[in-house]
Amino acid sequence: MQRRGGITLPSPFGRGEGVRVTANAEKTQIMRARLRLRELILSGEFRPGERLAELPLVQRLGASRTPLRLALAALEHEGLLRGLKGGGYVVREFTLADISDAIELRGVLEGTAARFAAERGTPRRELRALRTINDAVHELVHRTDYESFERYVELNERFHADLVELAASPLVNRALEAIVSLPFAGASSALILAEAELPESWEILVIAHRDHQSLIEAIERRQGARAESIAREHARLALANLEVVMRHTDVLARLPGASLLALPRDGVHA
Amino acid sequence: MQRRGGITLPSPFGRGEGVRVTANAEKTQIMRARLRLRELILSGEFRPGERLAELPLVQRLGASRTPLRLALAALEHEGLLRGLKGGGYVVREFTLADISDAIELRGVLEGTAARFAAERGTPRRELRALRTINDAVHELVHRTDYESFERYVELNERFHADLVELAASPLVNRALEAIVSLPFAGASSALILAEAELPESWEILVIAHRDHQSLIEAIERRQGARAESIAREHARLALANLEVVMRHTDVLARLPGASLLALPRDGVHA
DNA sequence: AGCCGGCTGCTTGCATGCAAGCACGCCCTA
DNA sequence: TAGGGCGTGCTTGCATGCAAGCAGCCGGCT
Repeated sequence: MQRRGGITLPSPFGRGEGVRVTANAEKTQIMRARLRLRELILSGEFRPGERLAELPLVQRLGASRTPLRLALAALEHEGLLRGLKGGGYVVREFTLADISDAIELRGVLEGTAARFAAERGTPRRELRALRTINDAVHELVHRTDYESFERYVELNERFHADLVELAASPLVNRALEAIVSLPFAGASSALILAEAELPESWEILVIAHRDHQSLIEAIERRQGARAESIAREHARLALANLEVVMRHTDVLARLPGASLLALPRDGVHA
Repeated sequence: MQRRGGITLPSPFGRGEGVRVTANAEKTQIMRARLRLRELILSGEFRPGERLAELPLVQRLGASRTPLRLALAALEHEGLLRGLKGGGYVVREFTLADISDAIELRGVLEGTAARFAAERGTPRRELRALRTINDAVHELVHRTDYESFERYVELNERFHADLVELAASPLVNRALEAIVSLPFAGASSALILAEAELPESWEILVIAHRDHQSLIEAIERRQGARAESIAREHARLALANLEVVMRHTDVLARLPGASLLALPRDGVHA
């Protein structure tokens, strides 16, 4: 069909190369199929449990079966798909327990990153960079317009990315990437944006900001245990966040990946 | 070349299905290539940094390029290979820092599993099973013959596997699988067996046994923090283990994956 | 009438041919 | 003699054809 440059860019495992996957992507058919397919899945194009046959996808994505298979395999590793023992893949379903575990685990891993940063000592320069980001956030916390929210989300992501960078541990990095790529666990982007419409919980942002401050302080003073527990508790804000959003099914329904959520029949798991 | 049954059996992400990958494997060319290739890499057939071209491997493994590519991709996700941005893969190298991080991270994750088990409550039945394993270990701790060591290793693996099972958290499970598949992080098998020849450190086994006992007790009494910290410290035994083994380069050289180790020029990192 | 067995179409696994990039080296030129 | 440009071969990315399994159905046999 098309002919394009070779050049792969396989995937995760950030060694030195920061590899924000979204950056260099779109080069190979594999990447294209992978990103587009993920988009389709998260947008609710397929029901959880639905089998993804190759041929329909070939037609839909314009790539041939070979790169498509690679993309499917990648998405399985990512955790969005589940492979059947007889061959083929189905869309995974996520329960509230899954998400809650993911968030907790994210806290554990970010906590470890923070602890490493504290224990191993972090150059003043890096800490200043973190503080700069956080100061910028401070300006935004009390604003309620949508643009400020977008900017907040961006800064927040930068903060977290830089934080795990401080741990200087490729493995922690990798484990975290595997977690935050799951539907609601990379809560930063999706959940917080949703809040733009739900001022009832904006105070969470104030708390988050404070957490970040304390975190920097703890790392600076090389208080590893403190840094770890702050980061853990900080992650749990995402859970609180999720609970707020879950009470507004209209907002929830618009979040990417919402369709993969296994909704409890009635009564939200307290 | 050959014709064989289709039937995939893609891979990780233990949902409910315990999927000891080694069990059902060997069915598809992909799996065959993947396992064989991993074996080759760990046995030191390729130097770290060496590029793995497809065609030579095709010849060597007997599978054609298509399944081989899938296998390579899987091994990249596993962390044994690193993808080049221009395409192709190279064998990864592991520094002592990598391994030490991996072990620490394993402790963090097993600690989380133990905490979950404690916090969420674990049926008496499961605890009894754990205790049974550990009692069997008790018999072996003081024996020094090789068979006892093998049996010990097996029981130890069962214990750890059952423990993470108790957490009932697919995500924790998956994260752990990603860690223990790395060369020296799944310390149980390789390192401990090496010790069979290094009685100077057999007392580590005594400590490990005690850790397991305490762990069970903590979970039973629902002491989450205690369980977590025991599991963490327990993992650090593997580090001590590694240090012992590292002092005996002859034993070290026979361990799978030893060739992937980036040896410090001189002076072991204290 | 019910059950079992073979057939048919669909789906995935696998092999291979082809094209594009890239790196190396050679040759030509200044 | 040194430098640069072009060609050639190697390597990967991609597409597609073919075979084997599996499920569902229909027909025949009991």
